[in-house]
Amino acid sequence: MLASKPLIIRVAIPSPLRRSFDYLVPDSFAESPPQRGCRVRVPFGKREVVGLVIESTDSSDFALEKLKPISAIIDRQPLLPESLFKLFIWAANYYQHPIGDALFSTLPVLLRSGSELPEIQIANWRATTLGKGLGPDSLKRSPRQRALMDDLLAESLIREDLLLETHSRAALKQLREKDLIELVMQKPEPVALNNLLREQPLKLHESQQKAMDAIEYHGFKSFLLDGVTGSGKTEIYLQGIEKVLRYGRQALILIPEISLTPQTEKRFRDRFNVPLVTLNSGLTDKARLDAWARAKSGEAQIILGTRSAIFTPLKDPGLIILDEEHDQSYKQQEGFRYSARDLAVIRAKQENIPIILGSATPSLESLNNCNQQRYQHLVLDTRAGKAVQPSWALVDLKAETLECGIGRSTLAAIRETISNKQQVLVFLNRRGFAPTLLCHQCGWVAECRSCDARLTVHRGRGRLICHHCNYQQRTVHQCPSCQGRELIAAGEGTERSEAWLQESFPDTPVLRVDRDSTRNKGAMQKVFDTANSGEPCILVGTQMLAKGHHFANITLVVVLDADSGLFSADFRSHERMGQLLVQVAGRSGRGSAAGKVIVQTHQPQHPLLQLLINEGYSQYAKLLLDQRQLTQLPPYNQMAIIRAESNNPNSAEMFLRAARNLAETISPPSPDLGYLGPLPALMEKRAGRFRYILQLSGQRRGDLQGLLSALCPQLERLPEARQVRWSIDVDPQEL
DNA sequence: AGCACGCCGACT
DNA sequence: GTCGGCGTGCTC
Repeated sequence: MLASKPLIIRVAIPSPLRRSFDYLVPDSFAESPPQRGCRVRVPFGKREVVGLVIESTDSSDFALEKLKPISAIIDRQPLLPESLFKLFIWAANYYQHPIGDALFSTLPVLLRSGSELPEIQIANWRATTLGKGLGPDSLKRSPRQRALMDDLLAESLIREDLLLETHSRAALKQLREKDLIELVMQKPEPVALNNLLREQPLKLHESQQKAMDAIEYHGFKSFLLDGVTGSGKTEIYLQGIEKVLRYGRQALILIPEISLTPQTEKRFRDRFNVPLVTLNSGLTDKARLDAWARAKSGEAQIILGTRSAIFTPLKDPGLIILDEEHDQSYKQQEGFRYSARDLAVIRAKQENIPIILGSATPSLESLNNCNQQRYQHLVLDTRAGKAVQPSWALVDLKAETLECGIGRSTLAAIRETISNKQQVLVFLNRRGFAPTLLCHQCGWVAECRSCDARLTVHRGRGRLICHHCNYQQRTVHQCPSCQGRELIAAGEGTERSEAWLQESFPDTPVLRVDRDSTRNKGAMQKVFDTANSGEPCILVGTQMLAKGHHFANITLVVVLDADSGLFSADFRSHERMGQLLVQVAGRSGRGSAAGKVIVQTHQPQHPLLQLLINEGYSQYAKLLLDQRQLTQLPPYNQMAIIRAESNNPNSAEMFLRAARNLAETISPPSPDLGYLGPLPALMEKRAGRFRYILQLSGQRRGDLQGLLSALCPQLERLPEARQVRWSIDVDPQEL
């Protein structure tokens, strides 16, 4: 007999190390060795950790005698389907992130710590023999129990979740204690095809129908569903989902982080009679594990979630939908810096299924993909129902008398709208009372000690707060520099606008919506209730208001300050400004009345503003794309940024200098591959750390990828790396 | 990231 | 004398 070769597995370990670790599979496990995608328990340094098997092999680059044996096998079946496993490996390579951390940071915590994957069973209730013999006059003193009992006597078996829609858990418990009913656990069964819908689909208008007809459901294809607010994108999503449900497949729907999931979830639950799970940050560990397992088992047929839901395992995927595809929250901004939008397309390709990206204001990347024939562009050009597109008006702030940032003519327009019994939305992307506190005598301004930023005045709380590091102090009434007592809160925030508007309209409710006002639970709901009552009111708020909420009676939208978006060092700022203005404008005129949008600016002649309001977003985006091509910026080139920060003012910059030297020895600068930096970040000092960036751009994706793959391991070993925290950001959203 | 080792300062 | 500060090194 030949000595058999050792059985070795490569394991991904949750750690920031950019490599996998090899382990021996001892003879005791040799009969059923762990497969790729299964979790194992392994000794790692001085501790024991949970790892995921990447592959089996019979050799190792590591000295064989130093290999340790695994201590236990957790999963007998792979935790991750092969297609999803491949997506992780692709993403870890593409985003230059350690595979172990990529896998484990996106997994439900309970699976990370080694919990068993729960088996999916459906809870049902039925009457016991004792219960069936129950006389009609019994339970007279307990009408709730009687009603529940009657339902159960009418059917042989009823699903618990359906029962709980009309009955209480208490009634169930009480009947069970009397041995009148019993619990029956069953394996999930697919919902009958003739029972998929709870409500009839809406009739599609012509351009919806055209889009609907264009979508193909067999095989991979990307569609960009481009339609203004109210053009009926959701109905297309719903009918697309219906199609794949009829093939017995699952639908994965991604939505941005800020938009309230409950509303979206309700739309889907109202339409479909199939099991649906939601994955968002608000879930408990147990609930998240449960939702994950139900998606994996195929029991859940609709999976709704935010960014990280792109990593949900699916048994039989049929369609991916990603709503508001331009939204920035799809890009993770720390750690594993993936783009759920881009990964969704990769995943659809690997699963060989269609993907629908939807937006009223598509990203330049997606529009470019349409131009390159990579996506099919589906345009919805009519608003559903009677509503018409809002009209725009620019207000020249140079010519206006301003009070608290609101011009006279703007105020008059608000007054008119209110007297017409309609609602107003005032948008200002700055929370707090005023962005600056300054001394009238000596010019001192209140600055954050840890950031290159000014402290924001929060008058309600009597505090000065840094919006970048959350440093807080009590507000001051005397200048610390000259002891003067004339301190001025300069500039406008939502808190001040709210106060001023309330003063100007004492009989009208003024409701503020920003991170401060909605901190306590239920505050947001209160605002919605008031707004949805249709009574005249004024909503004042930040971005939070711009995202997808439905207010039927808003006919005037006011943008207090469009100028901040016009001048910024970030190459995406114009794209974002256009998207934000159009999204805010979309809140108006949703009912039958036409909406109006007033944009206050010091630059009413600015060609970009003019283009946006006169020609619309698609022409605006076209121009921005042309500019990106001329300046060779994404999507016309590939970009990656190495970020570094340190407590010491020089370390980060020195590290990036060393990084650039290394990079240039691997790939010398050329027309195809350029370097910029190290440069200080847009806010050099933040939370007490000094931040720098090194920008790498390449004509071809492959060149840049090759460089990063060669560079990364060397960066880890750089002595300068000791004193800094650094990371690589591929396809950065922010500079 | 953890976790240990190791070598210098102010304490019961 | 030692408790503990965080620099340095290692993890199959």
